[in-house]
Amino acid sequence: MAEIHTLPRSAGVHAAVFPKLLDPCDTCTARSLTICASLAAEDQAKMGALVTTMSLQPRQILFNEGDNAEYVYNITSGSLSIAKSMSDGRRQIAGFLGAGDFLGFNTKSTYTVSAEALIETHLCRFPRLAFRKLLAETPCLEHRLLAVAESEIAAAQEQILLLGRKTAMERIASFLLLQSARMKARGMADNPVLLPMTRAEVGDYLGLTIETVSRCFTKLRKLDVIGLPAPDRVLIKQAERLKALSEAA
Amino acid sequence: MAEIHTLPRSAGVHAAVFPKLLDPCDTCTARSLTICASLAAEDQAKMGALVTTMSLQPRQILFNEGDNAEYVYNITSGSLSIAKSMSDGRRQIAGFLGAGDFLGFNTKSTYTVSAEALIETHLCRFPRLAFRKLLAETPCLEHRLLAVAESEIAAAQEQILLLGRKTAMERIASFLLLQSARMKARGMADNPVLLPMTRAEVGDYLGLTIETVSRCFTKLRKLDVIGLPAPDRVLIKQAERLKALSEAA
DNA sequence: CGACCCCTTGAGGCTTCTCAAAATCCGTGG
DNA sequence: CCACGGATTTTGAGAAGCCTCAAGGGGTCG
Repeated sequence: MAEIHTLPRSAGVHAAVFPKLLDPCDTCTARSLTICASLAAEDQAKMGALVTTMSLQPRQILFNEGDNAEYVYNITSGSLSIAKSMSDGRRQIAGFLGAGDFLGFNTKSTYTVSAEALIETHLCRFPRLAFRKLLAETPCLEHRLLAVAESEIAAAQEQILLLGRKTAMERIASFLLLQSARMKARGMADNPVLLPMTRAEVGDYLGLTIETVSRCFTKLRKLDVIGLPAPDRVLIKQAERLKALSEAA
Repeated sequence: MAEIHTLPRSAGVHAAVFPKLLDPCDTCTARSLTICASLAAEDQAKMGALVTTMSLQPRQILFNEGDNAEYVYNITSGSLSIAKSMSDGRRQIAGFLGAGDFLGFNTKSTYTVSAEALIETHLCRFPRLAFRKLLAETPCLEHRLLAVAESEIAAAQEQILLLGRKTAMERIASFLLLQSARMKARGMADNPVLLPMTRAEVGDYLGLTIETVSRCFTKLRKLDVIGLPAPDRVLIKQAERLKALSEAA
């Protein structure tokens, strides 16, 4: 089971638990920021008791599609996948999440996807209903969450284009460029792209089989567009050609 | 061009323009509802001047991917598609929107998708920046928008599963059931499913060609699972079998 | 009545999947 | 340090599903 323990109440709970959500947000007026800050102060002790941290081992499942949505989570470190499955076992990964990302927020009472750790992952959890209550009282948090939701929608639309219209090679090229950009956005080195997931997970994300994923990697290596120093490391040798391949006819 | 005219200022602007967004929402506390109502009263005259209504003819484009995002829109009647395109012309429709749906809200300054009318469509538009300002001051509106965004994310995840893992027949069956459910949710008859879009648009939505879409319809008709009284009307004869076909191996 | 658009049907080809086996990686233990 | 076993990745051959190209129907509107 996941390790779970309560945070020390004295800590700056908001900042520690939801770092990304409390970044400055451009829709926050001075007034709503004040409301946010004051709520943080007055409810901090109560929140501290509700917030817990936990860790997951690789392949450990955080929750399944259809489970009762009791908690919302914020990832402190590590990486996990968001997926939907069909009754015969076919699986589609809808996205990969990393440090700072948020999951489990639903208007519905059950999760619409399942979440599984790719590598060792640490996260904070918060009872969903209490979080919704906090949300209703904290406009700046809601602004932030709305901005996150909007960017998730844009990312989902990009994946829909990828899955609906791109060839296997275009999907792989797009995926490598996306992973590289995401690492850069997190302040990490963007060139030797690290893939914390297996070929099976890449395939389930891109709507391909592991064999097709592997064949595309091999082909890109033979074209000298990428290098494969290790199965989970991809060196981008010719970014321009990779970009061209990501939308070539 | 689209017909555009300003609403009479005396009208109940909020209710007329954003009917769906101002439905009762369960995250609204009494306090935030009060704020919302009071803002509506004091800013109503100003808003009336900013809100305009417009209509689109079939195939008319509302905005393109990459256009400067000047307005947000709410559909009064009709139907339109949200799509992304590739440089060689391949197109992927990310969703169909109908009466009550909302589009154009972005944190980015440009639209991430293009929007095109399927049939004659009437909508209200509102300057995006003014809407964002209103949003920052109106928690209940934001609650509502967040709920909408969450359900859009769930719908996108469902489409990602469809595009990544389902066969052509499963996609068509899923699509028919989805359209039926959406019509029912809008209080319309759910059985003779109306398809306000062409085969090309169904194909671009499901990641298939028009020929494959047509062949699947024909096959379902020969199996006596559906009837096709007209190209744009689908009678579901055996809902259970259709459901089985939507996730058959 | 004819032109146009959309839908349907057919034949063949290509990309990707399936099934199978070999190669590589990695942790464990001698 | 090296050998072993299991998991993962890579490679190969053949099959299947969907796409491409092409032609034929059906409806609508001028």
